[in-house]
Amino acid sequence: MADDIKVSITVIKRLPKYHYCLGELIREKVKRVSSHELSKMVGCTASQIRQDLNNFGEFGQQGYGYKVEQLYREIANILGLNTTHKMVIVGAGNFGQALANYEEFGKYGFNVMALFDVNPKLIGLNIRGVLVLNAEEMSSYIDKNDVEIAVMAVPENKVEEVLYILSRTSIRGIWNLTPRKISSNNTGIMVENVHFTDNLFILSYRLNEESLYQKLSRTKRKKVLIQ
Amino acid sequence: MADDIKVSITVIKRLPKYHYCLGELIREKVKRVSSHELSKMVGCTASQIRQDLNNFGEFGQQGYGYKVEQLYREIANILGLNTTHKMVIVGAGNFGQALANYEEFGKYGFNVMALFDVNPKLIGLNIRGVLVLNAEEMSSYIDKNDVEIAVMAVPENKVEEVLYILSRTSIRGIWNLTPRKISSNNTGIMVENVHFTDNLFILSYRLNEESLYQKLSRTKRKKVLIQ
DNA sequence: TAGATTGTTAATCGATTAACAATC
DNA sequence: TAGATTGTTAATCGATTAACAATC
Repeated sequence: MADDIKVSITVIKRLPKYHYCLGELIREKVKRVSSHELSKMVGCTASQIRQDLNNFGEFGQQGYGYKVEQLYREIANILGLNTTHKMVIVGAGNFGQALANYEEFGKYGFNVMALFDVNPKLIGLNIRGVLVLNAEEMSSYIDKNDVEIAVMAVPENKVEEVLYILSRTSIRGIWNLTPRKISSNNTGIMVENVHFTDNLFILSYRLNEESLYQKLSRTKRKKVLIQ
Repeated sequence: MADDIKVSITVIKRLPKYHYCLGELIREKVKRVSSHELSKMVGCTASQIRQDLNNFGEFGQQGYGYKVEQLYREIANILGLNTTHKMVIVGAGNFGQALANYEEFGKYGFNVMALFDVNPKLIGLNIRGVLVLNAEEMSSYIDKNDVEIAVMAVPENKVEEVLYILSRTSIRGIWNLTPRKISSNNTGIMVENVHFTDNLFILSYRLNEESLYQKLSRTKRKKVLIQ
């Protein structure tokens, strides 16, 4: 049965955008919103929003629209933001520490329990009440505390090693912020690879676009005219 | 003419993945690759790779495949990674500092020139040879040095203010790492909004998926059976 | 009730895959 | 040459948009 209604990843990826915009509306104390209004905020069509939402249920009212707070909660619920997720950060370098300081996590139920590192200088450090623990304790800590998500923030060359350790714990998902891609093949762990620079490359592409097309048109014009 | 060959964003977003995999192949000293082999690495079809690449040119050889290094350079060129991009980081807090330490930027031609902050305790700090300067000097520094890209790493409530300042400088693109979305509407500046947590939400969705579908099927089963 | 807006079906559009002639 | 693999066209598939009856 579950398969019958499996929703496409294209749709899922839009949910955080809806969630964000609804959050903005709440901040602005707006109580109701139509698919049309929301679509202008998000930058898509009203049709698309209605189609997307109807994958999961009927959240609106004809002639009225959607109640902002209710829809916000519904989407949060779909994204699993209604429960707390226990999370650890592996690697307490610059990135790891910056993440431990990141306020948004708590807001959405991601509870940073601890950081782990091998560097003795970092072990014992207290970042906003979150401790840096010895990497050797990681396995046992995770299992003892039923930690669900691990944030990968170690140097590239440690990724394999850490992955191996994590694969034998209760960890269910890895949020990989290192440049090295992790495939979720064998481990059964869900992986989200962020690949930080991808986005910057797209920006670079856009900045470069015009001059690129001028160069391309020289070689490609031929074809364009022929067809 | 440029419009005739404008390539869809769906294609563009795949280019960094190709670029990454080709980078891996170079590391492994592989000299040639077929669309089929590359497709297995990337996780798509060979057809798609050939279609994507042919938007930009004919980079392969029939019966042979693609020269890894050449294709890597071609894609880098499309993404604008062949030139150096002058970049500043706005905000020298945890995030800004972590970014200044991030080695990948230099590798792909993104040259971090300086950080900017209002906090006197941070001004003057030297991070890997990159200085934290007074935010008041930002405008003039950017214009004087022809800085192209600004990384937005300030607290949420400073985004508007910084955006206003940047919009009157030579900055052409903003890489926005704050949770607050920036629309590129009026300024003429290209913006890439990263929205850090989106990815984490997708991971959370996946972890939550099964139990969600079980709940959904109760309400949705009706419809599925009816149709 | 009349006006508005949903949920949902049908039509369109674009993106992906399959297939194959061209050619190295 | 024979085998392999591209570049490219044609077929398929899925996602988006349009339209409208249902209904608040």
